[in-house]
Amino acid sequence: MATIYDVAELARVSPATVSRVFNGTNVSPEKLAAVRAAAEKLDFTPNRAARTLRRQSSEVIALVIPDIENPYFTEMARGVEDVASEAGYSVVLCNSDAQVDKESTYLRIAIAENMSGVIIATASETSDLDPILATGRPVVAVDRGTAYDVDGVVMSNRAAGAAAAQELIRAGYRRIAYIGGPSHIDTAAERAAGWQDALTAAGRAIDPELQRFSTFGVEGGREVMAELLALPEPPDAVVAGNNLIGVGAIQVLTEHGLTPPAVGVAVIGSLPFTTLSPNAVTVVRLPARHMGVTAARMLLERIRGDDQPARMVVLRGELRSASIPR
Amino acid sequence: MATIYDVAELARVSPATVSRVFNGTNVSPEKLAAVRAAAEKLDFTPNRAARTLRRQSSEVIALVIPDIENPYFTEMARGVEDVASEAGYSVVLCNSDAQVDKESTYLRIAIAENMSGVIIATASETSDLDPILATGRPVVAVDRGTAYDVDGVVMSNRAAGAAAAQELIRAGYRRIAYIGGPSHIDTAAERAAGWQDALTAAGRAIDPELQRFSTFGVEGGREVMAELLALPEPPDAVVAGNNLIGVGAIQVLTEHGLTPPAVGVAVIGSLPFTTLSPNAVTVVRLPARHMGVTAARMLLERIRGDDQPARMVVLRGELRSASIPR
DNA sequence: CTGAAAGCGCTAACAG
DNA sequence: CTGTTAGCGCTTTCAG
Repeated sequence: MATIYDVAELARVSPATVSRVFNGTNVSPEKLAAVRAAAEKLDFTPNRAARTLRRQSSEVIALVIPDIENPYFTEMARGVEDVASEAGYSVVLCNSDAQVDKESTYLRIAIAENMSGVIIATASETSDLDPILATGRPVVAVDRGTAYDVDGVVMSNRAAGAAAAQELIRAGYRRIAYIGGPSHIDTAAERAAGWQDALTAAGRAIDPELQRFSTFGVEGGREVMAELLALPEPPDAVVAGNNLIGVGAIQVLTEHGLTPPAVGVAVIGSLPFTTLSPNAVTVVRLPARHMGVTAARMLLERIRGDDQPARMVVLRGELRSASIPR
Repeated sequence: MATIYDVAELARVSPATVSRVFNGTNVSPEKLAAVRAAAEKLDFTPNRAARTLRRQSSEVIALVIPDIENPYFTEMARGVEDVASEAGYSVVLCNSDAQVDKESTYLRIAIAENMSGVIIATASETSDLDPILATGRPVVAVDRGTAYDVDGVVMSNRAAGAAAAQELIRAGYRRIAYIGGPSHIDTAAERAAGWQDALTAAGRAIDPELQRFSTFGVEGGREVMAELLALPEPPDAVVAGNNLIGVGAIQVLTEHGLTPPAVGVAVIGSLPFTTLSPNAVTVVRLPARHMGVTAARMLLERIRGDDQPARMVVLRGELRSASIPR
């Protein structure tokens, strides 16, 4: 690969001038043209490794998420990548599997690579952001808030839970259950609270039997749905706390011949590739892509030196009601 | 951040010795211990940007795919990332959107960043790998073959198409249709050929009416499935050429009260989050993860200097038959 | 086995 | 506006 020195020689200028051309500083029109021509001729592209070493910052950001295979994070990742690449930044994909130690390893690498910033959906409340923050690099938290004083993009989980439950009430269902993720995860607890809000507002009693916490996965949804159906007085509708729980619950319902809307289902999160007719299930669409886009934009602002106090953006889910009400 | 010099000073050795410790070269036990202790104390991590500049190669690989939101590529990406991170490599995610120019931009960046290799599902037959190959960096092609002399990991599309059709025949279906992606895409044509193979082998005639090409998307699957159902003599089963077509077809069937297995469905590709019971549909599971894993391993071998002639690995799909035969 | 020293390619003072 | 120069932190000969 050609270097800045090769270009300088061909264009009969100093290496510094070539650098200036590629960094937008003022250079006389003639020299600029000469450098451009020389660079073109040599097919010169600035060596980013050298630039990174010198500038102590690379045009790379890290995206740390639990698992790219969760379509929610897939969609978010796509939003991040679009904004980043548009701005000339590359995105390193880091799957933490919700393990704090994996996460820390990635964060160490981000430092060692001089990456210019990090977007992270933390693995847990014990996630350690101290090392990365100590370097002064900007961090934006997505999906979950953190105890750290960093920018964040989250959604209003309580409102989403309420919207889902409200819609089922509106459709005429009487016994509406809730299946959520682990109760110690605050997004799960918030969504459950929203479900309670809606029931209470509608003058319904909260049957504790109908509020269940599980894991944020398909298996969790399956197990709990089966338990609910085995109840002496089973629910006639259910709010699923996330997309995967929703998938599991619907699978079990289908196996029991209770394909929605025979039993009402409202899912918090999209079902990107559901084989159900799109209208059979109420979905509170989470703005995953928008979340990624917003986080990436905030991060880029920080990278460019924005120094205002940490901001928290709260996005709302968007209700897509089933169009086949009961 | 601490540098190699800080560690050297504290351990009372030369910087070169510190470097040797972190690169596995021979160092006397005492010095090794001293360096380890000093590094620990200073929380030293080697600066990768500096290492990259010096070595002309970074511990980063690029993964260039059309779209991370296609679950097939999502799964593949996960396989790549797992192998790479295990080996200490990071993965840069590059969505080409099947556009050759975006792809080229990413490839340029891979060069400029001194990335050590590239895994690519090419955007088209006109993809230009010359620049990256000219640098001597290894490239592994996935999903699609290329005209270049590089390692490749593909799957046997024809066999997958045949397996899908065979299974429907075995289950007793009589009129088996095929809905594929655009006929000019060779993976789509191959799968259709496999469907024909199976029908012919079973002594069935090929009704041209039942072979349809569309787009590789949910909408395409919906449209064509609706057309097929409107036929005077509709099919009683269908092979879907990829996961998204399968989703669309099943949606339409469900809407018509023909939930599988009332009409037989075999899908080439997984339905990661299907809300159907897992047993209602035959799936030829494509080894997307394995493909990613294999490609990453091959790439790492090349990065480590493996110099044998280019290899092509052909993976087979794995049949998961519906367990509720007709 | 170990240290000294020379860069990898670029940027950013600092003069001019 | 432009050139000179000194590194960024690491690896790797080359001596010893």
